[in-house]
Amino acid sequence: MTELATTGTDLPRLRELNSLSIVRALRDHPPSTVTELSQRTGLSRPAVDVIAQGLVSDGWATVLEPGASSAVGRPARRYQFRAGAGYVLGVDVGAHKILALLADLDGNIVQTVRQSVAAEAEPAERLAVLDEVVTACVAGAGKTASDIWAVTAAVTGAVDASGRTSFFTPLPGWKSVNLPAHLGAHFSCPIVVENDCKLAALAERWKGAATDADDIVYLLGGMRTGAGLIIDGVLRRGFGGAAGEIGALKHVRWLNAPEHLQNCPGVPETVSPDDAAAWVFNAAREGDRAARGAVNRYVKDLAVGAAALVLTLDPQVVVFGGGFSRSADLVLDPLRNELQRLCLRMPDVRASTLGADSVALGALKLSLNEVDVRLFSAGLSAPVAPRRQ
Amino acid sequence: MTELATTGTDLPRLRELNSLSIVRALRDHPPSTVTELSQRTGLSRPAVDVIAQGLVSDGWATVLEPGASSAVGRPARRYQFRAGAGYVLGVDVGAHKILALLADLDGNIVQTVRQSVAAEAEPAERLAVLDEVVTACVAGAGKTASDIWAVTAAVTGAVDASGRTSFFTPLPGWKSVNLPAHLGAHFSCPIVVENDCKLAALAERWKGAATDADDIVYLLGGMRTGAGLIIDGVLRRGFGGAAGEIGALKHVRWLNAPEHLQNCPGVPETVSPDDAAAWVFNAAREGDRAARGAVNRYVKDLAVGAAALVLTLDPQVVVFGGGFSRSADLVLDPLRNELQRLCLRMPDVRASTLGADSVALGALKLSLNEVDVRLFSAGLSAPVAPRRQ
DNA sequence: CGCAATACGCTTTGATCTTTACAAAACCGC
DNA sequence: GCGGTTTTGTAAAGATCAAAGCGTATTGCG
Repeated sequence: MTELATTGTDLPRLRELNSLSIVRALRDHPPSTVTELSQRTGLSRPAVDVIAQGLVSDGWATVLEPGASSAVGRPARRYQFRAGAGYVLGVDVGAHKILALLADLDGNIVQTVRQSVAAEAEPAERLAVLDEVVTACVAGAGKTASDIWAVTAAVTGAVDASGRTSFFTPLPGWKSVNLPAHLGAHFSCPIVVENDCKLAALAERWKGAATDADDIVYLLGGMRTGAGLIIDGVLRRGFGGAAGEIGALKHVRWLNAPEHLQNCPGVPETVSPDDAAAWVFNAAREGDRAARGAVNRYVKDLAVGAAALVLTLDPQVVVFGGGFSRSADLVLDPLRNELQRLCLRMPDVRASTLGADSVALGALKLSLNEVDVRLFSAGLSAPVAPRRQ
Repeated sequence: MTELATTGTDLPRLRELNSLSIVRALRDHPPSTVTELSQRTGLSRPAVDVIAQGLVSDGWATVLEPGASSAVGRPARRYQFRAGAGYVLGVDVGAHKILALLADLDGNIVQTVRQSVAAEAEPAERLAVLDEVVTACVAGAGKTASDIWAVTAAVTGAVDASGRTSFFTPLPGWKSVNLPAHLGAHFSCPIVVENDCKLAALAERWKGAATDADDIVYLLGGMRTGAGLIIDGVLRRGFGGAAGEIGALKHVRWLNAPEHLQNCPGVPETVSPDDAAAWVFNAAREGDRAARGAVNRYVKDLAVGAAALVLTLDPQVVVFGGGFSRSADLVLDPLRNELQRLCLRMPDVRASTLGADSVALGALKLSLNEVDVRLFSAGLSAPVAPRRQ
């Protein structure tokens, strides 16, 4: 049974509930008149009026005095959610780069800071770059740490409940890093660390290829292969944070799938190992037989794991993302064919519409979700950054 | 974002919310005094008093006048949820038998009717037996169809949104059966049809081996192999109702796994094919080498699919159920060893504690859930059977 | 300039919960 | 048996909140 509000509701709580419903009605909408809000919430106009004024005086909303009106009648005051009341951070701690995004409570991105880092960099160096990027991002927007309401960091590898990657991570020495503690020294707000594939999945549902779906399997296709799962509209982590790690099963040949591309015969010596896959995709697009074969072998291995995910979860959509999604034109059709052969019910197979920023975008979205959860469970007293615990 | 109450709350709705929280506080508890309810809900004693009296006059609760009291002070009136206000049905439409359970709103089973049916029976015959069993179950408890608030039927095979098993089912001719329509002729309440593995999983979480877990992979081990998934405490069906059908993947050798047992050398001619597996388990328990080998090969095949599910979902618990769960003593340890070898994070592996009735029990639970959803979303006006749509 | 339409803001009314107070019913010690 | 204690039941008063109604302000149009 779902643990719904088993607690009783008194009058102040009623006011709070109605204030929250006004906030909800205010968000994701253009500035609204009291009458519009009244219709949207079902509350009476006077009730909306006093609540809206309370929201303004508490700092949750701003009021736009009427300017030139288009309709007849007295022009209405318009209320607007004050998205600038707080800000959230999303950071992608990648192997080659660190990317931080700062957004207001509406999710509008106001600052982007990116810095590259060596793949083989030690944790101390990577953390130093992370600090630089984060402080530059916050300061660059003219904000301070106290303006930040939630921080989410994306890392590779399964993230456990304590925010560490104890099982596995390709970043050198990263297993011993306590990222929540490190970031906690800079921020007093809630800090979340999550797996990069999962966050990319979240991003695709937010503003990517699967905004219409509640059941999504996201495939990260790149030099690493991974997956993120959204079930019934919620990102699923599993009991220990290791959901989606189907690649660990040897029968599913995800670990070595990219090698078909990297070791494809015919790649010139001048092409670096990191760029080999891109070269092979290009060659395949131009009809090179060896390259086409390599792509097909890659897709065939990818499809076994994808089929296992699809058969387990029966999703509406499979999104193909990651570095190889730039070559989705070559991957999607053979992937569809393989899935058709292997699965019971065929899902929609789509290419990611977000670029390499999808992970940081997903981190941003998780921060926004964190704020939402706090807001709509703890209630709104005054708009200040929530503190941990 | 979760679609929470975007709608405003007026005073009557407030009373309804508080009535619901009293109902919640009343259920899953022994008869309670007003003071206890007041503490449990946070509402004041007078408020609880008037609400409780309202619930009694509406038929949702009954009042127990004070008898002999043990404590000091004036003995309190006790209120009790009226579980007999409505009843729900859970029916297992199996290959060999049809089993119907009738329970009150607290889940207390008040009637059980079972009847065997030939595995090769045509749909018409199976439906006739189903009707007999269901009417006998309802009439046997002295109830009528209008007392039934929800009906859930369990069938084998993936169930789509319309309640049919269009993909696949081992029951002969069953694909063309429209079970919701058939049952809808007898009942006006909501009717749900669901896959048997999924319902068995629900039962294990309700009163079985995994009452403590929210993330469960249930394995049905028998002449057929199947799975049911509970994620974050909710039974997951997938977008098309085909979640958990990992057995369809050829790399996962679930389809033929039981054959290791059935075709084990050394089974006497006198043992019927249906009983071969039981014979092999017994022989293995007594040290027969061939039998032990067959069991090990069975577990090895079972474990590949189980590992795919575990790696995908990272559950807290794996429950081994189905006909073979009587021999769980032979299966669990080798299954653990294989999973340990194949998985990242090892889940708890447990044997089902429910017998062959688990599917019907799960169907009952889904009916109760259906009632709960209606109750706590539509609200409580008067206790009468909900109508479809 | 007057009229109509719309929005604003105030007042009244009704519903609900909480607090406070007091009577009723059991038990305990003397 | 009787008063004291404790807990329950109930009634009255106070507070909070939303709904309904109505007068006022502002704008556009003829």
